[in-house]
Amino acid sequence: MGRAGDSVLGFAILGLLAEASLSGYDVKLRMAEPVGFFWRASHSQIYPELAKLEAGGMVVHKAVPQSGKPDKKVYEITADGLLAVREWVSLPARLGPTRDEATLKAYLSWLGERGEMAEMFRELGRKHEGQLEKYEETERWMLREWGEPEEFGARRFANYAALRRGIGFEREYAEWCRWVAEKLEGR
Amino acid sequence: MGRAGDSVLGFAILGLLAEASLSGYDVKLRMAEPVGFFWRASHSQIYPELAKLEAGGMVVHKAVPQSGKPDKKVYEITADGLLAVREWVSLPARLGPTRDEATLKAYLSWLGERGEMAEMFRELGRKHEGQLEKYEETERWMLREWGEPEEFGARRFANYAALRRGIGFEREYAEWCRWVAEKLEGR
DNA sequence: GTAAACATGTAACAAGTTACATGATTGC
DNA sequence: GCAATCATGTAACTTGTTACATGTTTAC
Repeated sequence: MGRAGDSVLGFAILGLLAEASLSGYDVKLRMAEPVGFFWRASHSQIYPELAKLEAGGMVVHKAVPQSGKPDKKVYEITADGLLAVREWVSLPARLGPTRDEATLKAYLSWLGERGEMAEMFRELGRKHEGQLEKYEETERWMLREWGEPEEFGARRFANYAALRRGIGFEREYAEWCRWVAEKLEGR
Repeated sequence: MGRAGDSVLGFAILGLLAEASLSGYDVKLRMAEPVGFFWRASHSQIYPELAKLEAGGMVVHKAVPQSGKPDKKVYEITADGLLAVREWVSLPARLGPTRDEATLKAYLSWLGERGEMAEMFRELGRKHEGQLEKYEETERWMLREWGEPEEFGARRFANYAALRRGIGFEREYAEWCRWVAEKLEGR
């Protein structure tokens, strides 16, 4: 208990560093865009976590001077760190501690004004649909560039698998929102 | 900012108290079973939250002596509290801060041993399928007891809407798990 | 006798968010 | 001149988890 790289965030970072050495800022960027879709973290969590990982011997860093810009700290995963992620990744995933504000609002929808509630769910549905469209665009790109999913290597498949989850999630969510809105509107 | 009943948990509790006055223990029970499916909270969060809500004038309590058992504190929602939930419920729901360990593991699946990863996703899929079956059983009960969803009153519909979300979520999740496992097994 | 349910709390800790803090460079 | 990007941190606060703490009654 309390070991470095014990937290999910720690493993997420180790996973990124298993592919390439990165500065804290680079980690931040990756945590924003692809990883952030399923595990969000801001730089104020990332920098301390990198320090913790280093204290635990999971990563090491070297300062890289840059012309003009401040020095970069480039983090590299250690053998221990690589072993730790490799073990962690196939361990049973804990089921997310289900917390969904919109479902709670649906459950309490009888307290609100029907029309207002319907509009809220319509709008929420539009947001999820928008995200779905972005994911689907990415999927089309992958299939175009990488070919058949069956032929993907392990790395590309891993990418694609996460995307498929995003697509399924957003599609289901958007549909549910539309259904709730429709019912609330009394059709 | 920092007003009582500001947190989602506070509103969840107010929502429960809008239907009936309850003791902290009763709130705990409801937070475990129906509400816990989409907003989990343990008693160590609930008791202090009730105190905060009371300090903010959202609820009041009276001690109810019981034969043998220790006194109950029965909480009742105030006019202010009711107004606050009613307003909150149709306000835009924040999108959950997407954190899903299993999707992260899928994204990092290239780091693990194929067979082990596949088994992990199989097992996870079984868990979600199990939950799905429970929800579907509940749905059958509702339809049997309450008739057509179109005829539900606002309260019953609210219940049903949350359940529909659970069903959609678990079904999609289970399907995705099976798909990931299958692909990892190399079929 | 013993475990589960009833009943209510606090303490210590971990995780996550928002704001504070600084400073250079690049593109408009 | 001004915003965005690069680059790294800390502080204050909120949320959530796990463990500690206590005591009765009821059903097996």
